[in-house]
Amino acid sequence: MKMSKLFVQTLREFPSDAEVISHKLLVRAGYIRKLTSGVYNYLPLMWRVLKKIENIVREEMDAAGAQELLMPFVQPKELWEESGRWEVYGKELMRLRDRHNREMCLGPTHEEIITSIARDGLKSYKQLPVNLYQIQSKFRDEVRPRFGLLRGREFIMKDAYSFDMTQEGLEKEYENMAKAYTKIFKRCGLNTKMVQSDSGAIGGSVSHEFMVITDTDAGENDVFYCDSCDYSANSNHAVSKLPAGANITGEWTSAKIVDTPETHSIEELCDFLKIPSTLIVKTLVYIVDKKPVLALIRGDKQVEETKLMNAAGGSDIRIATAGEIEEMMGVNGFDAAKGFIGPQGLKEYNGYEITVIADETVKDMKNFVIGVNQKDKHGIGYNWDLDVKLPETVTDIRLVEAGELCPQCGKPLKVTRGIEVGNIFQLGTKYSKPMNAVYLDQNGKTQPYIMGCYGIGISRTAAAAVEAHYDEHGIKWPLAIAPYHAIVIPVSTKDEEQMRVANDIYVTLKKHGAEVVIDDRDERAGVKFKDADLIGFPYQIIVGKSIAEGNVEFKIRETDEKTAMKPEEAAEVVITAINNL
RNA sequence: CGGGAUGUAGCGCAGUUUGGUAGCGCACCUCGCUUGGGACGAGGGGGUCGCACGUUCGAAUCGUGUCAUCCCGACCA
Repeated sequence: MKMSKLFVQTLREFPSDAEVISHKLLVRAGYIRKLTSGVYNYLPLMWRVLKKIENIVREEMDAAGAQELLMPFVQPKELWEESGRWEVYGKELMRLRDRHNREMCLGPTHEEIITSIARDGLKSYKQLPVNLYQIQSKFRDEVRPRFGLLRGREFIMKDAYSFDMTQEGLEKEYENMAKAYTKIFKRCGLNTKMVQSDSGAIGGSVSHEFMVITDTDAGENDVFYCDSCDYSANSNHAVSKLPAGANITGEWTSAKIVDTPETHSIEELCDFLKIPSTLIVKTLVYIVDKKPVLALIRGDKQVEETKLMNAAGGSDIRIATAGEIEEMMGVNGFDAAKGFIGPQGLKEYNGYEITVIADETVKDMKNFVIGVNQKDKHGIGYNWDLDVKLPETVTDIRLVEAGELCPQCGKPLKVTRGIEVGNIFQLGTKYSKPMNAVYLDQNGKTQPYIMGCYGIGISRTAAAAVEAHYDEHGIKWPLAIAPYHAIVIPVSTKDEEQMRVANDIYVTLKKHGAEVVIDDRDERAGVKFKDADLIGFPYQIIVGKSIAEGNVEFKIRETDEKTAMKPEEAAEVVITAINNL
């Protein structure tokens, strides 16, 4: 490809609306252009990168025994009603109507469709197990798209679905996919960590995410991990043991209600009572699917909202507003506000019974401090079941913090940020049962499939690769997913000798299957170098004045290391590298 | 959806306070000159100033409404 004909426009400045480096660089280097919020044009360079990632995914999925197919982007409401997700999925599901006023949606994921395909085509145990996948654009109407390709509304995803007869079969396929994923990301030049995670709206029980560790803002997930063993988990799923020695028994000898004026926060309450926060049972008010939920947790700990939501059996959670809390107090006959809430005596709100869920941290506390739903007062010296009832549900709803102890080996946990580029779920019969997707077993009995699903964000993987490989000059693509392997740069297009040598290298490389660009533009050398670095060609072969000694310069973008060598040698290095991919 | 901000040429921005018919840098076209890290000179093309209504002799500028975009919080590949 001639640079003069390559459809790319590099910019001198970063776009003003970009926040993270992958977004900034992909726009500035001419890979993508925003069409509308969260929706991007993939320009020719970007499309080459995406196709490379897709092909790696394809090769590894096929090698793992999966079969590719393609499902529709537009889906009918009826299937989503069968699975029950038309109601549950929420506003991320982009709903629309056709000319006959039939309700449809844009596919955010394809469990419903694949399940309908399976139940039509997989009637016998003899056909199982099977794993089907596709690579396709998805649409999720995110509340707040951001970070360019990392959180778009339209994005490219590989989604695979497995059908098994038994849980053991599913677990085997799950392992199979985990191995394939590890290979895929490695081939893409990415170091990923496989972490335990919550299974979220897609449902099911066991799930893991593949995280690119970044330690920048682009990593939207906190990952807790242990250096001493293999434990690692997303913060929404991480568990830990607490170091011993926290003071959880107060010195009061009897329970009473005392004045605690203006203590709206745990900190103020600690200061006023001159006690550590570990003696306080904190009560937080949440709304889970419209229902009021009180969360009780030790004063020094934070609630992990996903855990709480799961404990409450909901699919949506938010903290209650100050207004809602006051209203809730009012209808239950109290006059109190945030800071003074406690679990006793609260019956119902908004037509729902109030659920109380306690974190395990409060269970062993004694002579503690707790809100009693009276303004400027708290209960002190309280004990469970003597002064206040221990809630029926006591479970783990706590957000893990770095330094707490690994649940497996007891060593301190560390935290880092990660970009989720893939995930794997054990779905079980979550879709096959409600959608009546069954096969006949050896005994002629109908059985629902045991399903798994496995996703990879293709466009997100590309962006994550940029997050992991860049410098102040631009992108440093891993060779396997770079849009082109190399660029040949004749420093002066007017110099016949330089042009002749450059062309020879270009032709040789192409002949050996290399994807290569020749910068034939009548530009100054600086412009060509800047563009080559920004776009991120892994190899640059610079044909300049050293041609007098018969040499060219060979530059490796990853290290910016430059070596003088014969033109044939330079070509050879590139050819060897791509043959080793 | 709550809080904050911004919409002026493909990109980055000034002009709005004090109303007078739109400008700078980059990019693009032509010519000259230059050719090892985003040169220089001359000339040129491109904008219903987000949109609508209003105030006014006159609106990018003032008012009202509306749409879009971005940032901070709750969801996810």
